[in-house]
Amino acid sequence: MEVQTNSNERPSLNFLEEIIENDLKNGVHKSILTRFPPEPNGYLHIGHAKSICLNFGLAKKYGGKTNLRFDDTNPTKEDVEYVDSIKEDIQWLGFQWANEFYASDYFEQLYQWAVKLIEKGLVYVDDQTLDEIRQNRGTVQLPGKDSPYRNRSVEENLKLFSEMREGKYADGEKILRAKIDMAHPNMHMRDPIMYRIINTYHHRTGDKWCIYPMYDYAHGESDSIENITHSICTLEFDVHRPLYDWFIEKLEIFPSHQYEFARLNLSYTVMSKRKLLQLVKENYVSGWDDARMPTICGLRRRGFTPESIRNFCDSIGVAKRDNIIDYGRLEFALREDLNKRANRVMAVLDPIKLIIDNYPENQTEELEAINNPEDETAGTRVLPFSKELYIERDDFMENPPKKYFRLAPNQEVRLRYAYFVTCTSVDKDEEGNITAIHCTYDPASKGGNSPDGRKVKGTIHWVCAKSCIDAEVRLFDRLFMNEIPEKVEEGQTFLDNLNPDSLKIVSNAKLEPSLKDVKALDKFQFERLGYFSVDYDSKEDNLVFNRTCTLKDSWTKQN
RNA sequence: UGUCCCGUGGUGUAAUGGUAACACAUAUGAUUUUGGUUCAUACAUUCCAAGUUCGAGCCUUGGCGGGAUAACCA
Repeated sequence: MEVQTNSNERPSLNFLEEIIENDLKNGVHKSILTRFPPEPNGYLHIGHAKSICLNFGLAKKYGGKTNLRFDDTNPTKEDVEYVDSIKEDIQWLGFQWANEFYASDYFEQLYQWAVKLIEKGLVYVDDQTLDEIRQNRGTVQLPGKDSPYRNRSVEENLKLFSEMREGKYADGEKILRAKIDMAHPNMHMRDPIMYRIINTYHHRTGDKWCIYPMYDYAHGESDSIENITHSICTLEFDVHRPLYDWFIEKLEIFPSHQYEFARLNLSYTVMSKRKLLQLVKENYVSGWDDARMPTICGLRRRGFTPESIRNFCDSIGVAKRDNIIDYGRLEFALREDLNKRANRVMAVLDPIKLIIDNYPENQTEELEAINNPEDETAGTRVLPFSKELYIERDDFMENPPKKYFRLAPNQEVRLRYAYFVTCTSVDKDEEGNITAIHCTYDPASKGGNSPDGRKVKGTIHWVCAKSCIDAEVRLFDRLFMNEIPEKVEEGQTFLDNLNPDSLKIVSNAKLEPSLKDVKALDKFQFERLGYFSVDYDSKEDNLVFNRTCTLKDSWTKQN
């Protein structure tokens, strides 16, 4: 039977790709320019990664470029600390911007344009207090009231605005507003504020300015200055679009266009910068790069690769409907990547001694192990083996259930890459706790196969007691217990949903000796346990591994 | 309650008027020196109603449901 293939089939495009392809086809633009516009007031998180992959990805796909532009219009909240981390994270993700810009680069131009709008009679200086402005804005159902200062003369507005810039007024004393419509059904069109007075040092412009443009006036105009063709942002800016267009139209400048997509929500995690900041400030986590944080630096420390994050972002799609992506989706992307790339090693997290009674007392053997069965070029390594080993405590059961394939009295298993062993007895202390397991081995099964062709159901990992090395291993679980952490009972906050067991520290893990010289961020698969990455805290004499995620486990799941 | 956006398997995304596809998850089975990987199979008539049409997930109207929006934040 022939497989039906239709080479003329239209590739499935997301709505942004469709818009771009149409613009290109119809000659609206010859090439495209996007931008990633973070405010330097926090660290980037996985939600930003979606936006980064989108903006840089779209530009790359259609042969365009992407600018990095810091939206630094509010000096009271922003800091260079954040600028540096943002740049580092974008590059780590694998993207390079065409230009590094700042909204503050455009303050003079923005000011001149504001003057132009005043001259056109479209903008005025308002003396109302913050409260009055709020009052007079009306509500979603009730129209607002015009400011008593709304009809000042152009000359007076010009003079006042100039004085605002010169620093004649205190914070809040005067603001500049666009004169649109105080009864507009869209609240953002009710004479929106363009400039406010903030007498604060700015991390880039210093004390040069004491008036700062608001987002609505700065963002679209910055897009226009840079000739951004497609200004892509999240859904909540949809209601700002009429204003975005209004300024550009009145200013008669390059017509950038704004398009909105649904932000990423990940189950069991919070994404708002405010909440993440709170977790850091109130010490619920150790910092922005705590391995349980959904920040880029947190995911990096946890052991995620840039490739896995990019693949994740590409796989979740882009649309306009609200969504909650299953956290497992991120883990899938990680496993898919690391399965092909991470070398396998053996590590025992909860060690119990296994003594091979019929193995020669002082003998040591070297056994060959495959580094990565998914990648032949990864080669092999040598594992030391001797009479006393450590195995995982839960790889032994005295009274096993029916389908338990691991070690149990009189049950034979394979020690990976080593021998078949059969459990003969256990040692116990006075309380009845098992202190060691005894077994015998079959010398003919060296390497893990018996010449008589006999099969064993289970294969377990181990390390040699004499030559293994110690390590600390940090086991992470989801930070929150609920799929939607902010969904809480009356009187509770998302903090009430914090998972008290999100971090478990194993201090006496035993690793095979090949792991002696690892560096921070090195990644491995600990066979049968999961993917692990070396933490920044790791030192030569005190290794620290982070569990990035477990392997899929169809055994514990059904038990 | 005004305005705007959005409703397709458990979760995401596709189907661009021609009879619901892909991925994740889940379940079962096969293979396996990782209870991993890989492979196979199963799992929705598209929020509701009416209309247009030979034909509607897609177009129209009306409901219903979810979200955004009333910072001198972005």
